[in-house]
Amino acid sequence: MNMDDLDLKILKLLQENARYSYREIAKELGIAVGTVYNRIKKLEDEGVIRGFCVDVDYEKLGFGLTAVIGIKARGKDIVRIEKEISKSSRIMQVYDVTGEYDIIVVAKFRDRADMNKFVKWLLSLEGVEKTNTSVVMDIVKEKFAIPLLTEE
Amino acid sequence: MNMDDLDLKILKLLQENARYSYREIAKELGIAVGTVYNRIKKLEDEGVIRGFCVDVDYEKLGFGLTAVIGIKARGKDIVRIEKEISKSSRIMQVYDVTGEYDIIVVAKFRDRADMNKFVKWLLSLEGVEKTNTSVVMDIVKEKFAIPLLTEE
DNA sequence: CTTGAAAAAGCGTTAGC
DNA sequence: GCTAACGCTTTTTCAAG
Repeated sequence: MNMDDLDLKILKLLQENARYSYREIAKELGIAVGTVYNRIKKLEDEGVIRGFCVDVDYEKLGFGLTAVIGIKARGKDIVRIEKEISKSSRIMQVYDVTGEYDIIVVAKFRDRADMNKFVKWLLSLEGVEKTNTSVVMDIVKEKFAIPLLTEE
Repeated sequence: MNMDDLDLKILKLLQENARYSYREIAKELGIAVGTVYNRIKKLEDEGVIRGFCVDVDYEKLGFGLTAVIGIKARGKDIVRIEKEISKSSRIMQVYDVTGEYDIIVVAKFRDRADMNKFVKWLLSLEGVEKTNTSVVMDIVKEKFAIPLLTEE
């Protein structure tokens, strides 16, 4: 990947607000509109930019309960279970991990009943041995952002 | 929150691609451009839409290592530790949780050395009693999307 | 209150440098 | 990397539902 400083500056601005116009970005960075256009297009073509998304308030949408669920499963069933779980629209992240658990899931639920139903369903899946649910009391930070390349 | 069906349809489209033009959305839904504009503006003003973000490929940006870290800490130090951790641009999520750990963190690192340095730093913080790192081997799903309101 | 047509201001995209 | 230009898009206004 040959990303330079300009690409990064553009990404940073887009991350701040993906709806900034090319002209606004150009003005901010003191470069031409066409250049911004070409750079963003290149970043999309290369797959560095995968897409543009909305950042919504889940609480206001009625999904105010977040949980992190660790799952221990039978080796040969793990991939199938992961795929199964991923289908649910309440599931934000599914990670295949090493360590105490085999799968870690981050999910958003309407309420405890909604969460409970999901966990019970999880436990009913063939190969799931054990689950451990950590209910989120406070979302201190929740944003996929581009890390600084120069951080200690 | 008085969200109706139209608001949800608009949100769904924006979630698919936040750069859809109002015109495209209007055409897709068979309504006027002005209506789409007004609805999105309302959703932003109400805070349902918090912003628009870029979805980037962290691997291509050089942050191919994801980890989920559980932290056990002394009660009175938890909030301070959470704030401290949140400052790092490598940290995507910081959750204050109930259960086995007090804090759960999702982070992106350059490599194992980068991760190790972070975990060592974590352990050096006043009040941190124990950490448990699950290294992500495969990202099966990783997207904050709007849950279907009608899911079993 | 919400809707949507129309007009003005602003924007994406292209081609050539 | 820049400029210029065309056609399309956003945003405002405003009259009607």
